[in-house]
Amino acid sequence: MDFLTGLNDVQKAAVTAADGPTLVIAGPGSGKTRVLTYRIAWLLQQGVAPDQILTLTFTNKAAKEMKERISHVMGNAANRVWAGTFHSIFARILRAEASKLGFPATFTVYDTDDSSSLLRSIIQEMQLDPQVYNVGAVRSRISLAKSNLMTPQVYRSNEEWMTQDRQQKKPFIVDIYEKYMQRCKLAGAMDFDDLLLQLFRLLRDNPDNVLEKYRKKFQYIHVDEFQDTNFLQYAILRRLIKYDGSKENLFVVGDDAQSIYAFRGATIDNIIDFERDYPDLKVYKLEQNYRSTHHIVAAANQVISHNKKQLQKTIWTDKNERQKIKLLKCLTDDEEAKRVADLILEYKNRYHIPNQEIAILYRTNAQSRKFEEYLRRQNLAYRVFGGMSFYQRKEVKDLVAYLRIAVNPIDEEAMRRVINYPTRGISDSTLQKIGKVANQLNCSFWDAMTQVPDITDRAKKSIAAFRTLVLKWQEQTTKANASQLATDILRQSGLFDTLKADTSPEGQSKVENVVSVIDAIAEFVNGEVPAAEIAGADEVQDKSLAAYLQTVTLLTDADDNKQDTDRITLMSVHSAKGLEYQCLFVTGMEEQLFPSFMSSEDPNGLDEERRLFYVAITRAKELLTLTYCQNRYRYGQIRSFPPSRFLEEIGPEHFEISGGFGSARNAGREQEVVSNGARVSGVTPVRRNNGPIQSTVSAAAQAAFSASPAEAIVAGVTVLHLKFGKGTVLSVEGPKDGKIAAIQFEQDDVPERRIVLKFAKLQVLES
DNA sequence: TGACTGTGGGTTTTT
DNA sequence: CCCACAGTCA
Repeated sequence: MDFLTGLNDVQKAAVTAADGPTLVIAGPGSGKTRVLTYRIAWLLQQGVAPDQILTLTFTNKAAKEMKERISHVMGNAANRVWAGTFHSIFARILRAEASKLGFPATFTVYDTDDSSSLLRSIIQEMQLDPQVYNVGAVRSRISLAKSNLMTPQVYRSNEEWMTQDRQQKKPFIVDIYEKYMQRCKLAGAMDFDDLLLQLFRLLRDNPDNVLEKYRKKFQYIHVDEFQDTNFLQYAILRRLIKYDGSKENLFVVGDDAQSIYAFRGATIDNIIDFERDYPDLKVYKLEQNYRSTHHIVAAANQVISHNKKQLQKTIWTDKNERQKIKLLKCLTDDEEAKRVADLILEYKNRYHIPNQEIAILYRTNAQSRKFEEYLRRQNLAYRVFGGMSFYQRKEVKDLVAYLRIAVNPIDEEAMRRVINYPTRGISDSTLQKIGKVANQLNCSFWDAMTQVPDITDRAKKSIAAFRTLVLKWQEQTTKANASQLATDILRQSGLFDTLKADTSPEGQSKVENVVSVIDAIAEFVNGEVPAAEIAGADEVQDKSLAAYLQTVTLLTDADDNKQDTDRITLMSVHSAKGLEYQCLFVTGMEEQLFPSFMSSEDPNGLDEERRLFYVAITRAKELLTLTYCQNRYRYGQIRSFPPSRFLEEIGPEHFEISGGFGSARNAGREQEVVSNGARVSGVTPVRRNNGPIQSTVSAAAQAAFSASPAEAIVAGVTVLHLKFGKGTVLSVEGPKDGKIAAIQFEQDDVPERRIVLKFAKLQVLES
């Protein structure tokens, strides 16, 4: 096979491996995608039918890239290979089999907002305290349960989970979960996790021998980024390949060191279980890194060696040394952004690097702002990934909600969203009543709409009129062309007029946005294979509005790659996985940020952060710059944290320190007590001459700090000040608006400090 | 019923 | 700092 010539021995062996379960452990930059695509190309060349090949990825982008690369080698046959994300492929199967599960084929896919909003309603209806039952927390708990294949029944009988809930003082989570499942069912809706869970149910309950059908269909299954699969995903895979007479063709590629989705249920136990479940598993290790220069690879190895739990492998490179890793120490986040922008300019001048080879990574999306500001100032073109995507904009969601109820009128969340927008005289209290009736009759919101007693005639009429409109649209879904129907809906709903009435620039861009949704639908219908629809198949492509809607929900803005322009990339470290850049900045390398404060207590969490950092630095091909700040705006306040511990895990021989005063290692040493995060309430002596704002309070204590109101500061109480530490209030005097407190701080050489309460932030510790 | 204001509370990563 | 929500006013 001539296309095999460019591969090294291990890659070649993996690509041409015989039938049977196969695991490829692939370090960063080791040609993982290459192996996967060539494997598929090789199978095709061996005469395997393309539609018997299934390839599952985590992102649409990865799937798309895979398809392109296969077709590069194999031409058109690639189009008939099933390649897509777990979610999109499964949605496709579920669409075909929905009736077997008691769902309409036009089922809605609830996105995170829909889930949250439904949960909010449920929590309210159950009269639970929304403070205690925080929607986000409840949602992720339920999601985690689903990822671990725990139905509400299983959850209820699981002592460990129930005990955890009781300890968290949230004993009713399981009841919310149960209710939530019922409501999704009544609304003909599945959330992201349901796309996996319902598929599992389908394969387990096996109505009409559907399991056999898919076992036959998918003779060769491949999984990319296997370390990111959760228990449920592995359970599905196992069900598909483990049976008598199966060739067990599960070919997975992954890297335990790059597992960064444990928080949403991914578990590298799947790799271990894979080896255990299939004793004749063939394992290949790709250890040569073709991407990065020596310093980067060596630094990455040093970092990851701090994690205990990992599969043994040695990543190496034969690339020349070239640049060391640059370390920028900055005073503020403002300066950080400025210096990054300046450095980009300098690099561009010196090395002529195109923008698309440059990326700025950060731990949290909120950090992007400052960089945007300074890139704009330097006239550098950039693109921010993550954050609000096109399909999350209000006007777009509104139109999509209309389309959703046309296709699937029982979709409760979509209905609630638009039933009174534009206003139709259907009030909030009316909606509440409908919800109540739906609950009592255990029917859908849609059905309940006609059965509400004691509402005004006006409301009744409005509801009836709206239902008629929706039914008319629904009728058209099977007759009219999807984009024509969408246009009609946009107009007849009144949405278009409402948007046009707003003549402000923002208002006009809203109009443009809804119009471009219509365009996207037209494109979808007219067969230009959109980035969204990667899953090719032997059967005719489903061009229905329902198919479009289900696809659209699974898109993120990383997917609409308008890569026609040459722009600098700004994104979170998570979304950078799988990508590579000649010139890379990893920013905000500070304790409590990277590693995140959420993970600082839990060693597993810390290991995951470390893997995340590993992923971050291994994205760089040549020029890697790490930055950190002494002071950073967070929660609207200036906070200061020591440099990230991860910086100290890289040997100084790989660094070139730039700017600031002293190395990160020194900075770290100075605050040793603080930087290992062990001391929670520790207060260390004031140290001067080290930056404008010097905190004596440990990072953890700072994170826990919350200022008390001025009234609470009275003589005798013990207070905490971020700069001076713990102290006792001696007296308070002055006018109401200018109260001055005399405070004796423990770690202080002056007898008392006079603090103007209006400006100072003090937390009362005890009174 | 809708728009506006203030307040209070939360801030990780994504299909 | 920013958002979402609650409560108030027109």
